[in-house]
Formats: sequence, C-alpha cells, structure tokens
Amino acid sequence: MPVRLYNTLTQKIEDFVPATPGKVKLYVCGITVYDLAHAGHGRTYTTFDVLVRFLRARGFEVSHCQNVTDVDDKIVNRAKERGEEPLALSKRMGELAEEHLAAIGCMRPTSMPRVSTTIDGIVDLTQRLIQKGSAYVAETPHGKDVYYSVRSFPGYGKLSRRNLDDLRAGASERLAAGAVDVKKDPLDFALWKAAGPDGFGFDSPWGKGRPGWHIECSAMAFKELGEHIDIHGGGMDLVFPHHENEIAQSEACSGKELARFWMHGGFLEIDSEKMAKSLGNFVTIKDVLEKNDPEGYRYFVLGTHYRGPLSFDVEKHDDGRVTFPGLDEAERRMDYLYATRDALVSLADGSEPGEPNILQGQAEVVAGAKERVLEALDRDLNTPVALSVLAELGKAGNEIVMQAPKMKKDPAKHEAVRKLAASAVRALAAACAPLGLMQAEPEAYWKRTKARRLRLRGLAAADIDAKVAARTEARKAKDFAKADAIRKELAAVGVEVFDAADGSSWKITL
RNA sequence: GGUGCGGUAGCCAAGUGGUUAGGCAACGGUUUGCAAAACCGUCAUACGUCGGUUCGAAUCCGAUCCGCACCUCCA
Repeated sequence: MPVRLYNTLTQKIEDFVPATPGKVKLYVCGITVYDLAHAGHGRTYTTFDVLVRFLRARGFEVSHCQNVTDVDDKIVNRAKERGEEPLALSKRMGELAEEHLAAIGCMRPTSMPRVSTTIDGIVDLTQRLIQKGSAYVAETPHGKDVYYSVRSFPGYGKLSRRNLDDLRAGASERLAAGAVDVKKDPLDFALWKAAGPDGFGFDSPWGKGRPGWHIECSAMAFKELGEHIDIHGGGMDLVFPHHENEIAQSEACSGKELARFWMHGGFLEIDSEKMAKSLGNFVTIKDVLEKNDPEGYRYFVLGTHYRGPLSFDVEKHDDGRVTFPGLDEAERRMDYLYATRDALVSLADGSEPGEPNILQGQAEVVAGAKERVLEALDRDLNTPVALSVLAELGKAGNEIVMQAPKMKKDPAKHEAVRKLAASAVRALAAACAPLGLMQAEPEAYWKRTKARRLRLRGLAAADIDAKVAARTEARKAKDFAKADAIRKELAAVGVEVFDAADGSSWKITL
C-alpha cells in the first residue's frame, strides 16, 4: 500500500510519490523566535517529526529543512522593549526553541537555515522577481521598499481558494486605518522593507532594510532543497497568506511548481480557542515539561489526528496545584507501556526473540504490531490508530506475563513463552519507533518521572520510604490497622503504596 | 460577507457504503490481609437535525442548526 497524504492544494488524500524515487524533500515553516515556543508549536513540529520518522521507516531518504525566522518586526519590537539587540534576542530564543523541541522528541531537521544568514539569497530572489516584472520598488519616507505584485501571478489564491476581489475589500478597509500607501495594489506584499527609525537592517541594493516575512521561505527552500520540493508543511494558519505568497514568489521566479504536496496541522486549542501568543492563552513547551513527561506530551498530541483540533485542558485544583489532565492521562499510558516492557524484559530474562508456537492470539498481535502501525501511518498519518495498536500490544504483553507462571512446570513451554516475551519487547520498540515514543531507557524514564512528580507534590523520596518502611514493619507484625492508616496518610498527599511478593513500592498519583 | 475545519456512546477519539477501533471514567469479576497494578466482563446495535439516494448510510447528495479558525501577525 502506498503512503497516502492529505494535500491542501487538491483537498484530497492522494498517493504520495516523490519527484525522485526514494528521496523526499520536505520543507517545514519554522518558528519566529521572539518568545518561548508553546505547546501549539510543539504539536505541529511533532506531527512533522512523525512524518519524517515514518517516511524513513518506509525506506525514503528524507531531507528535512526547517527554517528559523530570526529577523522580523516582532523580534525588533520585543528586543526594543527589553533593551536588547534583535539578533541577540532571536539567537537566545532560537536556542531555547531548539532545546524544547528536542526535549519533546523532535529530531533535529537536516538543515535549519536562518534569515540573518540567508540575506544574499533573499536579495537575489527579490532582484530576479523585479527583473521578471513580478515585483517593484516603492519609495517610502524611510527609504525603498520592494513589493510583490500579486495581480501579476495568475495562480494567486490556488492554495487557499480565495479570489482576489473578495480579498480586496478587506485589504482596503485595513488601509483606511492609517497605513502609508506606497503599494500599487492593496493586496501586494513586501519582499523588502526599508529599515525603520530603529535602524535595524541589512545592506541591500535598495539601501538598509530587512526582508518581508514570506520571501525568506522561498529563498531558503530554493537554497537548501531546490526549486521543486515534495512536501511543504506548517500550521493551518499559514495557508493564507504565507504559503499562498510563497507559491506566488517561488513559482513566478522559477516557473516550476514549488511543492507537490502541502500539509497543514490543526490547532491546539484552549477553551475551544486557538492557542496563540497573540491571544495570550498559551502554555509554553517549558511549562509542559515542568509538569509532564515529554513522551506523555507526545502521546497526547498523537492521540488526535494531526489535521483536527486538539483541545488542551488546564485544571486548577483546590490545593492550588495546576495540572494538565489530558497530559496526565497520556502520561499514565506511557507508564503503562514502560511498565509492560519492564515486565516482559524480566520474563524474557535474556531469552532470544522467536516466534514460538504458543499463546497464538498474543503472538499474532506481537508479530503484526510494527506493520500495523506503519499501515495506520500510511493513511494520512493516522496516529490515533497507531496508538490503538500500541494499546493492543501492551495488553498482549501483559497477557503473556500473566500466562507465564502457569507454564513454569513445563520447561519447553516456559522457554517458548520467554521467547515470545523477548519478541514482544522487540515489537514494542519497533512499533513505537516511527512515532518517536519509548525512546528513553526504562530506568531513565522512571527516574525522571519520579523526580518530577515528587517535586510537583513537594515530597521527598526519603520521607516516603521511611513511612513505607514503617508500614512494612506494621504488616509484618500483622498490625493491619496501622498499615492501612499509613497507606491512607500517604494517599492523602498523592502517594499510592502497593504490596508485592518481594516487598512494597510506591508511586505518585498523576 | 468570502474560505475552510469540526459536531461519533458519561468523557476523549478512530472510522468516508455492509464484519470488534482504541483509551479514560464507572460498575461487576480474577487476584489481594485490605488495596493497587495487571487481566476478563458490562456500559456500546453511538454517529448534531431534517429530508433524499441505496438491498443497505456515521460514511454519498440536499437543506439546516451549533462550535471554531482564516480573510491583519500567528505552528
């Protein structure tokens, strides 16, 4: 079955075939780094990270270019507020964004060009557009601007399905609000803007200035990937005008189709509204990492198809704690998967994976898991179905663990079930890989989640250990009233105690 | 006004013409000193509303209601 992806350009799910067999050129619009990256950015980049992992798992060689917008009016304004150099601010925020995206499991793109180091390409592209009659220079009080002439490009609106006359009404109204009109047509957009009174800018044939927002992506895509790419992606909010303008610039210049496929991720919402910096309702990735495990966040994101809206809940508890219930639930599922893997590993006990003739139903789930995940992703990255495969695999794994003791008396059967357990461990890793889940060593996962949950509850492991030890003493003395009292006391502060044959352990409630 | 997206059982969420999605919660079991975890079972013949097409519709067509986004910077 071929890889199938939804294409915004055609509004259909289509078979994906790259221009060069086996090689995929992917360009993803990156972040404007004037502030911390938020959970909505995280969702989009997680989607494309899964796309990359999946395409590679399907045997494609993927070049993934994702830009960093480090030159922009918002950066200049924010820097001014803080009394900082614009490029110093964007460098700092860019590094934090990279760090936070890496933390939530997004692999580093193959290339991450910046506007500040692509000025030559941007100037070159702008000049070519002027020469072709697609752009023109306009005089402003500060110097020279360059605008793209939208009406010179016949295909304008093909991605976002807008017609120029509908757009014009809105654009005219905006102009009445007081902007200086140096454009020949209200729809025209800037390729180059003269430096403002702040003086921040780069040298160019039109004097000191800086690029418009859209031109950078055209220049970077050309430079890093060439004039025709296979997939161009970003958030839903970029369809218009950003991607529409990119198409106009790039295609007017090269005469080639910029991208065969256009993919757009849906929004992360809070209270049914888009999470956005401009609305002030955002939760940063840093906030998420404070409260939840990064893989829990990833599981949460992948639980909804990438094109649909995903609602991010925030809950304020009576005791003053603020939690993200959706992330907590997802994190419990990660606990389940890691715990299942631990149980399988200890059952396998060094045994080699195999396909033994035992526990047929479970063995079938184990054998088919990886391919079923890939098949789910074949269908326009259907990650929720992929996660349902993980759920079934986890259940099969626990069933294997549960059945094993019954086979202890028969060495051949027990050996077989250990082989199956080893296969299940391997299947879990293989099924999770294209999703970027279970990337941590189990010990590391338990260590980091425990440390974080203790911190959030304001608890110390030593205190809990002492109470659990006291309870163990009470249990040995058959003083169950006291043991239960201690359990209740711990439960009240969010600690669950459970007893096993080899002693008691505890866990912080999420 | 223009352009899109979405409304599926208590909650979250797949499914685009005909055979179990999956998860959470709740309840009943197995297990346990009691619990928890894990597993089994129930909730589940659910698909915003009204019409139409069809042997058959959550799925196709028409109308309509509701929510959201984009049309200005936005992942």
